[in-house]
This record gives sequence, structure tokens and C-alpha cells, in this order.
Amino acid sequence: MKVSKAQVQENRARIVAMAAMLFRERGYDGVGVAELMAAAGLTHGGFYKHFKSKADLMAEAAAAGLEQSAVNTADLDVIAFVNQYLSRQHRDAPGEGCTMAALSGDAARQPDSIKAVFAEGIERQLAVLGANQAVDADANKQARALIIETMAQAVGAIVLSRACPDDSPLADEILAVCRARILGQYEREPEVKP
Amino acid sequence: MKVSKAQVQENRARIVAMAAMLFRERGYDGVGVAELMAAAGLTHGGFYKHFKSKADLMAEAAAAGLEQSAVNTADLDVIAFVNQYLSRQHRDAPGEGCTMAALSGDAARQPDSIKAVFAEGIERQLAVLGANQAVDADANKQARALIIETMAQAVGAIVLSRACPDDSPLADEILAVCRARILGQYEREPEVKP
DNA sequence: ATTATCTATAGATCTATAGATAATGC
DNA sequence: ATTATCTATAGATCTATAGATAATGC
Repeated sequence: MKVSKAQVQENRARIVAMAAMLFRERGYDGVGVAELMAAAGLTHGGFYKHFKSKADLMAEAAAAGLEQSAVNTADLDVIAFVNQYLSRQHRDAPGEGCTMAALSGDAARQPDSIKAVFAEGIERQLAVLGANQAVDADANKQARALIIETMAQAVGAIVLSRACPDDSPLADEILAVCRARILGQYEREPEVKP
Repeated sequence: MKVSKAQVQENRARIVAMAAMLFRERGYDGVGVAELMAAAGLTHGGFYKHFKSKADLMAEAAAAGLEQSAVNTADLDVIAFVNQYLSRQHRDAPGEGCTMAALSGDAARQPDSIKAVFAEGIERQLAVLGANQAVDADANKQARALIIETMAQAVGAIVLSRACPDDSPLADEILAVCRARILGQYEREPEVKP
């Protein structure tokens, strides 16, 4: 029943990847260890050779999800990012979407060890979107403020839109309004290029 | 052991009020019926004479929390609202704060019956903040868009700030930046008065 | 020999129900 | 007579551990 070291590593990665998806879809309390391990093709007893506890996995899955978002958006400019982020596709597929939007509410009730992972993930995403890339300190401060505002509005729009019933006109209106207004801001205040 | 009709009504209201607070603090899955009833000074068996199920209470507690926010902010203009909403006090007291910010993430995973309560609560809050109060249809549309953008950014800022560790500089920065930028927008685009 | 995985289970917790009780309200 | 509340419990589920197993890797 033992498996190769490569297989062990692959199994562990699959558990983390499944957790990152299932937690985003159903929340930290919405997915049990047994179900998670079954989704990864294993039995639940083996979980504790990979992780000390479910809380440990939560931190690792959050880091994986946040890292994935940063990598996926690394080659987008802010306008492309906003168009993708504030889309119905993103709203309706939380399992593959932004970890901040899907799990920040849950993270707020977790210990600082998990919140620290989120803070790092937020900071990373701000960097990817072009904060701190301006020529001088003052321009940097302004660029960073603009990116923070954009992320907050984008996250808020997705969170509120997802809280509405599936066919609610308000759900779509929130996305459309925020997308238009953010994009309008980047026309007036063009993105800072390095 | 039976109690008067007035007492029954009072007990029920206390259960709903405690639920509205505890759910905001710890999430729908974070509070059990037994603990909730104990917090209301009752034993858990009696719960089911008041509510058909925990899910029924969740809908009613959400409605109560959303209603409370609307009433509390009814006499504030948008600027006073934003100053209060994007404060450390609000961020650090979710149990008495905005239900949208505290529970939208949980609501997204609940059935449409609960999401419908949230959609109504959002719509109500938009109305309180002055959407639909302009003189003509076009001005109304613009005013509504501005309020939606403001709510999304405010909710997103609180949600992200709460996901950061308690002493995180980023948590405070998100609040300060979004507060300043929203207020700046209302200077440039003054609030629509009826 | 080591150890990742499996089966089985302990112990806690959670929602919901059953039946008894006693004060209200017709 | 009705019924809100209480005590007790059923049945499900969840995290974590114990012990057996069998293939890897020294």
C-alpha cells in the first residue's frame, strides 16, 4: 500500500488543489476531510500523514489559490483583469475564481495564521496589477491607492452579486455598473506604466 | 412551564436578534442551535416551536440584520455613511455591523430563498442611500450607478480588511484608501438631492 | 526498515424529534 | 385544553487517531 515518493508528492498536490477548489465553492466548514480525500481519490485516514490538521490544509489551500490567481493575471493589464474579474463567468464559477472573493468572509473568522496568508495574497495581487511600478514615491502612492480601490470594488461587486439569487437582475446590474465605472476611471486616470 | 403570549413573542424576537449578531460574528455554520438558544436564555429543544428549521431562522435573521442597517443609516447622507462604514470600529465589530459585509460570502452558498432576502436588503440599502431620488430618469440611472459602486467598494474594503491579521498595516490601509477615494468622488460628483 | 494508505473507530458536535411538565388563556 | 419550554435522545456527521498492510527505498 505504500507508494513512490513521486506519487506521494502528486497525491499531496492533488489534495491541496481539490481543497482550493472545494473550499472556494462551499466554504471551509462546507467540506469535510473525508469528502475532500474521496474527491482526491484517497480515503480519509491518510489525510493526517500529509497535514497536521484541517486548519493547516486551509492555510495551504488558501496560499495555493491566491498564488494561482496572481500567476493567472500576471500578464493582464488592469483593464483586461477587470473585464475578466467582473464577468458572469467568474461570478458563476467560484471554485476556479478569486480566492479573496470566495473565502475572505470565512478567513475573517479564522486565526491570524490564515489571515496572514490572505494579507500576503492581497499584497501580491496588488503588485501584479501594477502597484509600486511608478517613477517616484508620490506617483507610486497614487497608483497603489487606485489599485486598492479597484480591488476592493471588484471583490465587493462579486461578493454582492453572488449573494443575490441566480436569476436576479440586481446581480447582473452590480457587475455591469462596477465594470463600467472602474473602466471609466482608468480612462480618466490611465494606468501607471513603469 | 408555559409562558404568556407576550413572553413568547419577546423570546422569539430575542432568538432572532441573538442569531443576527452571532451569525454575523461567526457565520451560519459557526453557531449551533443549542448555543444560540443558550445565548437567548433558553434550552435548545424549544427552538423548533418558533422556527421550522435552522435555515428558516437564517433567512429571518438576515432580514432582521439588513433591516436594522437600513434603519440605522436612514438619516445619514452618503458621506456620513461612508465615514462610519469604512471605520475600524465597524470592521472590528461585525456582530453589530453590516450584514452584507459579514454574511454575503455565506449567503452565496445558501439556497435562493436566503439569497432573495439579501437581494431585497441590498436594494433597500441602495434606496436609503439615495438611489432613485433624482429628478429625471437619466439622472436617476447615474445616481444609482454611483451608489452601487460606492456600496460595492465599501463592502469589498471591509471584507478584505477583515481577512487581514488584526495588526496588519494593510488592513488599515485598505480602509483609509477606500474611504478617501469614495469621499473624493462625492466631492467631484456631488450627491443627488431630491 | 520505513511509511503512505487503508479500515475501523473513538469522541465530540450538530440538527431535529419525542414525551413530560406546568402555566396560560379560552 | 392548549402549548412553550424542558430533558433526553436518535441519527448523522465531523476531526483525529490506532493498528494493519504492503510496496518503496535504504
